[in-house]
Amino acid sequence: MASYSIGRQTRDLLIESAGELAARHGFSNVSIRAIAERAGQNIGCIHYHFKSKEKLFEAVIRAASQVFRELPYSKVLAPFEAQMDRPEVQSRAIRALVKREIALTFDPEMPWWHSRVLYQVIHARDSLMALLSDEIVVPNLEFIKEFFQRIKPELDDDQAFLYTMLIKSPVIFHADNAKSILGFLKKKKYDKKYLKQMEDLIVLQTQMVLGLPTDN
Amino acid sequence: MASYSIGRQTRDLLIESAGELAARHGFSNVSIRAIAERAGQNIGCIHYHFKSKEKLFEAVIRAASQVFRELPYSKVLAPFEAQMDRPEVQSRAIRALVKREIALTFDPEMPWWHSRVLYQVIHARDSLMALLSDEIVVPNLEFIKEFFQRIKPELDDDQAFLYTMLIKSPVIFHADNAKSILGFLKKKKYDKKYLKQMEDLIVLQTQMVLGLPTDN
DNA sequence: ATCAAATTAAGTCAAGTGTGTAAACTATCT
DNA sequence: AGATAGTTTACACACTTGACTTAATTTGAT
Repeated sequence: MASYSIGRQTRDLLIESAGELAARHGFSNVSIRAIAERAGQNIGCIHYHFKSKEKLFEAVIRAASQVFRELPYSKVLAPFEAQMDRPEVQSRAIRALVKREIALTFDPEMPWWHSRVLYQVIHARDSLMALLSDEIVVPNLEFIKEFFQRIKPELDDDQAFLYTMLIKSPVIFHADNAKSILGFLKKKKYDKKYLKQMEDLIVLQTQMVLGLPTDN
Repeated sequence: MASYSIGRQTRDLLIESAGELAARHGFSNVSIRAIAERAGQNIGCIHYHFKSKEKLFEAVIRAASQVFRELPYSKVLAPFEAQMDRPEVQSRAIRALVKREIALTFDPEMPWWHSRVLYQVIHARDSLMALLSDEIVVPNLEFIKEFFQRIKPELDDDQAFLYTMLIKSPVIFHADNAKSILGFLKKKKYDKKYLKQMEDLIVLQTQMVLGLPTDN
């Protein structure tokens, strides 16, 4: 029972074009004209598939946030939960967190615009943010906050959040300003070695400041 | 030699209005009409003072980057240079760097839009970026890279840059996503205590990972 | 052949764009 | 007070852009 598969294809094509353009220029700077042109599709086509520009952007965000939906922090730490009271396990858990952060953000298999689009939404904090906030951002941040507080019970909420940001922000910053940074580093892309250095440094810092054994 | 002072006042007013709007909505989303309206000035007034929209934005960026121009890393570290070979001095130098970063970014005396505008320029990397890059960004990054390499000579350029980013990115991230973060933390603004915690944590991490004595 | 799904071209209408200019107004100096 | 240079106003110009609609056409499975 074959069905119309072309429709799905152009739909995905439109989402991808919209995502790339939004990542580069920001949602509010992208017109459906430009999206259609980039996709080699017609303007009306967009309205056929998505009804409105807003709905198209919602689809873009859903696509970009899928991996984060599939791999929340809770899932990353699940294998360690049983022995989480042991410092060595806590150390390895931290490395797993950092690995996940870097992998999801810089995975070359992933369309490059995914992370950029998400950070833009977080940054702008407009109506589209609600899509992410309740489902992804808040639960993840709550979970990781409690993780740090289990390791170091004297941490208040602010401090636990700071620990999280010390892990996340270098990664986000590298993704968000890739062009400028790569230009300064005279690189074409973040190579494996560089990403590994980033991971090691973030992990090492976090482990040390928490008084955990360093695992590398 | 008294001179016309009103002109200067409205000029500054226009820069401020343009800066606030650009910080909120992005340069490309701000029209001179909106700027004039916000300033309670006339549209033509902008062209009298700045000739063009582009030139106005250049003035905005110059205003926003002035403090960074006035206080480059080299100046912050100057007091320590004489004894920079001593680890305790290196430790204190790092704290000075972090203090400077946080102070310039979150100083309540400063117009709130300064940092936001600058990060937007860096992010977008358009023609306006050249204004900052050559004069501020590159020299500062070069300088601090060498600072880290003096402390730990085995660091290659990439690693030294990573150390810098581990200091800068949490601060930048907090500034750039202030609305979302404050919303999550249920705060109105980053209070002194929170900023101090941020400082201590960044300093401590950096000192530890460099094998320096912790100063607090 | 049929019919719905998918796509296209052309166009609507409203809102907004940056820029230029001529006239009016103000502060300063002689 | 008058001249001059600096400053502000109001408005017109020519043009682009926006999201969205409509009606016609092509495509693909049955």
